[in-house]
Amino acid sequence: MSTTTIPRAGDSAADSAQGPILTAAMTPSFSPLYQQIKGLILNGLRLGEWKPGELIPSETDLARRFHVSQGTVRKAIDELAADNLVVRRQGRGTFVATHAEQQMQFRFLRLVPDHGSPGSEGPARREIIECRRTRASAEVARALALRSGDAVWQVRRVLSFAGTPTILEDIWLPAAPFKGLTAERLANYQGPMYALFETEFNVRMVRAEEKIRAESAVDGRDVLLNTKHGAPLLSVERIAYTYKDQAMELRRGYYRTDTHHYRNNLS
Amino acid sequence: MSTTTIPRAGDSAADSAQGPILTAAMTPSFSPLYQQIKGLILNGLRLGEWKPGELIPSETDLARRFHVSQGTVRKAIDELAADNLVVRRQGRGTFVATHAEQQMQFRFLRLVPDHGSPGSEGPARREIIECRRTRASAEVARALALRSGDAVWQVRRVLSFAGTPTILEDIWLPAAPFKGLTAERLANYQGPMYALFETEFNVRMVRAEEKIRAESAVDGRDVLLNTKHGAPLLSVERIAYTYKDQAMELRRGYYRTDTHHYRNNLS
DNA sequence: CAGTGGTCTAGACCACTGG
DNA sequence: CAGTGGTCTAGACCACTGC
Repeated sequence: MSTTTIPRAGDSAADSAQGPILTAAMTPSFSPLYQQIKGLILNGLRLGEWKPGELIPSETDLARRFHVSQGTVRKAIDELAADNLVVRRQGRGTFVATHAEQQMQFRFLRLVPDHGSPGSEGPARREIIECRRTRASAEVARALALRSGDAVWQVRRVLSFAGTPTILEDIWLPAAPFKGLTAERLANYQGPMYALFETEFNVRMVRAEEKIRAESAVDGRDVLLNTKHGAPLLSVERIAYTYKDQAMELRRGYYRTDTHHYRNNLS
Repeated sequence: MSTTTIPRAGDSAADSAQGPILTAAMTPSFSPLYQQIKGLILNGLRLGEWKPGELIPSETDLARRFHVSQGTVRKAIDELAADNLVVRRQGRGTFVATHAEQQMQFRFLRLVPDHGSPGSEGPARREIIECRRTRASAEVARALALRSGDAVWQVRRVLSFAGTPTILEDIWLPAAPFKGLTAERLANYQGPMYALFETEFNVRMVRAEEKIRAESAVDGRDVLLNTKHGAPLLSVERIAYTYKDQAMELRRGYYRTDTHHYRNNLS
């Protein structure tokens, strides 16, 4: 590394022997060193250098690699862990977070039974109603940052808890990254859909935005969820994003809330 | 400080001259030093040593007071800041968080307009419908950790955005901490109700749990919210907690979601 | 036992704020 | 300008894991 180092805060002894590997070209705008390290590790995650569930290099390794102190790498990884992108395990190492872990099963599904804890009803039954290739409407295109008419997958499924159909979901996915998706692959997979996305399509959902409304069960949703016509349903519109903050899924969920509720903790 | 110091992780030079002020009697079970410091600062907040909006001592002051390094105090404050109990401002100091700040206005109100950002419709109109002293039902008592029949306040209010009644709330508060509450004081106060609780009753809400359901507008809620009878409403049941993790408020909100939605970010 | 993350300290310097 | 939080380093030792 022979180029000049970028301007940064709190530098003291770092430049004395050999500057950090970071250059102005790589990170055009000013930011603290640990933020840049975070960005570099994030790149590794984005590019699949370390896949979900895998071990990333130790803090000392990364410190050597980037020519910074362990404390700086530590602060970078602290933030990645706070963002749930990575999981620390004392004595073992730092792992790329995955939706396949039991711990993460209910991170994106906030509907819980009124009595009992998440999962206490046993595993949900997942039934694929439909999986077809179609063209993005203006609305779907806007949500997924596509153009109207671009190819998308449309999936419809029903989740049942304790034998009762409780959630109806319509899901739209851009066709390209999910090449080869079929109803069979969806139906045969045990576990969360996002875990399948990770292992089969190398798509890792890291965050999502939900808009929640109260609506009436119409348009056949009453039939699929076995409710009265016009019964109140919780409408949950989700846009899920990958590492690159790229929208990769639009999902419209309809939840029965007569025996379950959507939980949210404010702080 | 003549008593022995508690066992803790990673001690090296701290005990050499004079041990930290922490003793086994003060903190019976093992925990890292910075967690204990966090607990001590938390005590100060609980006991009102520093009130919402006020400046707490600098990191170096606290380090001297507790006989630990600044880095340890720093990590303690980092966690308090992550919990939104405290706000750091570079060059100025660390302040006790308050609901009166503009920044915190929408931390607990998650209903936002479909078009535009939170607050873009101008300030909400707050109308107190009712404020009466009554006795806790079994359900209210359970939520607030009281006994059935204990005295509670019951408040009912309507929030309107852009002239449209949008939120109806029924609120239950334990009578003792809110001695002297009246409809007038509630009505005359400009700003969030939780800000009034801070300044008038020394009650600071720090977190809350919400259970969200879809229901039908009945029991006069259709009238107060100017909707059709039986129209879908978002039901939001909240229990709010103070510093001591003590439940201090039960609130049942009914939100119209035809022009607004409840937003939630998952990560 | 070696290697990992976790804690703690000490000291240096930077960025920002207000008087 | 002094004082605050923010960054970075270096080194020590602890707690935990797996071989």
